[in-house]
Amino acid sequence: MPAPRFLSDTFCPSRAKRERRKEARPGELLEAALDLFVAKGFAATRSEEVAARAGVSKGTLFLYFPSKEELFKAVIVENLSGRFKEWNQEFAEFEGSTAEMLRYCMRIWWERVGSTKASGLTKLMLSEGNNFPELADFYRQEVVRPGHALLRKILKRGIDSGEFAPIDVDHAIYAVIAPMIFLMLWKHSAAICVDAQSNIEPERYLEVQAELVLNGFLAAKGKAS
Amino acid sequence: MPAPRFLSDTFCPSRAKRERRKEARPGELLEAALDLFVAKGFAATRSEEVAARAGVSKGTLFLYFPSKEELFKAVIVENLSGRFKEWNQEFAEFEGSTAEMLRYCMRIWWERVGSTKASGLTKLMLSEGNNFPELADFYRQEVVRPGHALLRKILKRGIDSGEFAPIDVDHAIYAVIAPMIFLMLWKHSAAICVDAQSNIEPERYLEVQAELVLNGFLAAKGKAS
Amino acid sequence: MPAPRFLSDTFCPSRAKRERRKEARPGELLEAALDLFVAKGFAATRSEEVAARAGVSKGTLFLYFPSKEELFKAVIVENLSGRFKEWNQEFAEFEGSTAEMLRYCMRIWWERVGSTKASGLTKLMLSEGNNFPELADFYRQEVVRPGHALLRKILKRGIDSGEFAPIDVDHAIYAVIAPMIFLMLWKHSAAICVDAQSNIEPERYLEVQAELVLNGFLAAKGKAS
Amino acid sequence: MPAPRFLSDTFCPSRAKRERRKEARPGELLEAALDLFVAKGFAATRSEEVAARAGVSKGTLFLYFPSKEELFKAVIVENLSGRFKEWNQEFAEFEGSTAEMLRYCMRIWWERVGSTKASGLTKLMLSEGNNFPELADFYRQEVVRPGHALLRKILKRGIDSGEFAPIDVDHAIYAVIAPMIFLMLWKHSAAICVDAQSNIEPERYLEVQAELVLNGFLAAKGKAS
DNA sequence: AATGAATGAGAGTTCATTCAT
DNA sequence: CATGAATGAACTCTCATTCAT
Repeated sequence: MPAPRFLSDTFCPSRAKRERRKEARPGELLEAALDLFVAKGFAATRSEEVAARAGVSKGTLFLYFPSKEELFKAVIVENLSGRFKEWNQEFAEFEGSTAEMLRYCMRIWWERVGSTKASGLTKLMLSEGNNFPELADFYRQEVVRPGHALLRKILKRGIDSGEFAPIDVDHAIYAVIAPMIFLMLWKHSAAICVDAQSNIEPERYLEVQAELVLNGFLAAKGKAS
Repeated sequence: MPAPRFLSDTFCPSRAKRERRKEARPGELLEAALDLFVAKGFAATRSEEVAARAGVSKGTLFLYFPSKEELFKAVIVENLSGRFKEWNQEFAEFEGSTAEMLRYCMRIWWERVGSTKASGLTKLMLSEGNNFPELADFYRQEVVRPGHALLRKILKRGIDSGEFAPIDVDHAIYAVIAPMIFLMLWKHSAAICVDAQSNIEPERYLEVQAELVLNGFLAAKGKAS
Repeated sequence: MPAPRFLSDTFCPSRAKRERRKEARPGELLEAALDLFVAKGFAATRSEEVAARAGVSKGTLFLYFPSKEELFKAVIVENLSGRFKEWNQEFAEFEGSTAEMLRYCMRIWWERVGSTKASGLTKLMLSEGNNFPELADFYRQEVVRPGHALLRKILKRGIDSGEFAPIDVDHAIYAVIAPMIFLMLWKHSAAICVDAQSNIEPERYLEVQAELVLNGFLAAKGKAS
Repeated sequence: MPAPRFLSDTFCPSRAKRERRKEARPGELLEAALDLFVAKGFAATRSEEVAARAGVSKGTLFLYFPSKEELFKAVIVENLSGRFKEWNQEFAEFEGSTAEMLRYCMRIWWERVGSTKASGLTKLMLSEGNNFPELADFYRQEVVRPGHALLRKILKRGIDSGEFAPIDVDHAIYAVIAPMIFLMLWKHSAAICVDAQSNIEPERYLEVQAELVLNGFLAAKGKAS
């Protein structure tokens, strides 16, 4: 155990706790930003609050992210768009029927996104997207587009394999997405519930919806959802 | 009684700069407010803009509505809560099966609310309700509560008449509401659509969803959505 | 008693209660203005409130008084400066010693001004005079100057008659005025009293002060107040 | 330890545009605020003016004081209430007769408060206290109450030692305060003086008043002021 | 003579962003 | 690198005064 090591840790008084892990800063800021953006919305979240929650000063925030909007984009990448690569691969390797794939997709979505703070970002974009067109563009490009692409691939797989009827994919996508969106709102917008949010079980709700849409997809005759 | 007298009483459209139109003002302001609130959200809509769009000065707005929040409440009443009396009556007088009633309800909702600017108010509350608790309370009280009550009555009618299985009404309500909410977001949040909003036909979407939920309600065994 | 008189009183429906005594309007406005100015100060009193309290519309107020400042001046004249003529005469006719005259002066001041709403106007000028120089000028001209002149005459009478020592009149005036001013503040400014205003009897206080200053004026040796 | 080092530590008056002077700011703002509040009153003083006079921008003011009211309270503390501790101690240590103590009290009050801008704050509260109840409460709590307490202690000392007659202390306090209040108004309210303020010597006036009230206090029989 | 709808300058306060240190 | 003091445009709301009717 080398003695000098202790000296370098104690001798310089300017090295306070916060300096311990410089490279961790952006991550701490992103986490603080996620929490606050989800809790209060984009416009209502003050830069200073984000910095404070991350344990740094206002100035430091702008050192890592040139503006509040760029900070938000980074939060999107960190929590949503950056994970599509992994998800795409997972589905490329999926073995089993497409119906199972779709059920898995919705279940896994709830586990990894819907039930987490990340779902607040989608709710946020739904809410404030119109006021921040650049953010909306970014979100569409980085999240909606790959998300739709993934779903489209799944549906196409079902159609190609003969499991699904030759439904209109672009249209059918929304049948899958709609319950997800509803759940995110139900989770993040107290305004739509009269009582406390006690009367929905998300997992069960998603299962039922999955069966409903699958029913539509599978039944080649009768309905085209 | 000379006939010409009636002529002189008829509406004279001449408008001076400082016109006296107390009767017309609130309506004009409410319409301008509806447009802007729906387009930009509550926080991002400036009082002065509302006034300008109604063709009056900043001060005039506050002559009719004591604050921006009260203006918003008035918009809610005008476009949503004030119309429940009529709707309730309409459903009280409805003749036909409850399944038809529910289909009618969803169709008529789209016609009178969903497809109009009024639906933007719900989207707005979903978006900004958390930042304006008083408005959220008002909305819950004046819109969500009577809306749920109406749906609950419909579902109860179906159960009581034996048409529907004895489903959990409080839960089932959300199966009906979810697609409506989705449609409102789809209409008012460009952020969730990659392309221009050309790939959904709301009426068709609602019909399909209506059949899906009815399928769940009618089947006395197997599923309780 | 001419019959037509009744007709003219009843025939025209536009002659409502408020039109009954046109010439009384300014008086009602002045009274309302006095009440409100005294209660809330000049700046904090809204023109509309004055009009409302007088039972007329905002516009009517400006019909009789071209501005809020002119209204205030009229209130001053009505309640203070316009009454000096009578007071001057009263003192010109006073018979008795100057000491008695001074005692009477202070007592009568309390009765007619100090204890009435009119004293609020002086407190108001003390308070807001600096913010409204034109009003302050007017008040000095119309109230302070004649008031001082009256007091000066009284003191001069005492000196000329040999009752009072040859005191510096301009200086001595303030010995008389100071307790009056204090009483007005005590009456109108809760801010200077810790407890409820229960511990001063104005009449007694004035009597004592009168004796104190007279003691100074009469005693030719020892003190020159 | 090299001597030059101290030189480099000494005050450097160089001032850039965006200077960092956190320590100095509150004091500068308080002084600017005192000047303006005294000159124009609370309501009529604009926040931006205070900031400008202190050489900073509007926003900076609110960096140090969360609102105009809090700024005013801070001015009160800085100039009046914060100094009672010292004054109380001074009087606790006073040696000499209570009559001398009272004379000293009035003289020293004029020196340290009455003749300074601080006296304008009392005049301001008299003026605007009614319009700003929270400020009036604060002033009563922080200034009037300790002020009265101090005077009460002095009078009680005189009574206990047998110097003063057993006067009603709560009442007698006002005999001492009245001339002080008058002087503050005379100094800050041009409205009550016809001519320029040249005809009163405050020190002399206070001395005379001190003798007058002492005359009342000392004479065990005859008068109870 | 009387109304009251309309005006618009101006108030206090917030907050993303900058930059001297 | 990091700080946090400083900025100033932007927001909601008020009210004396005007003037068409």
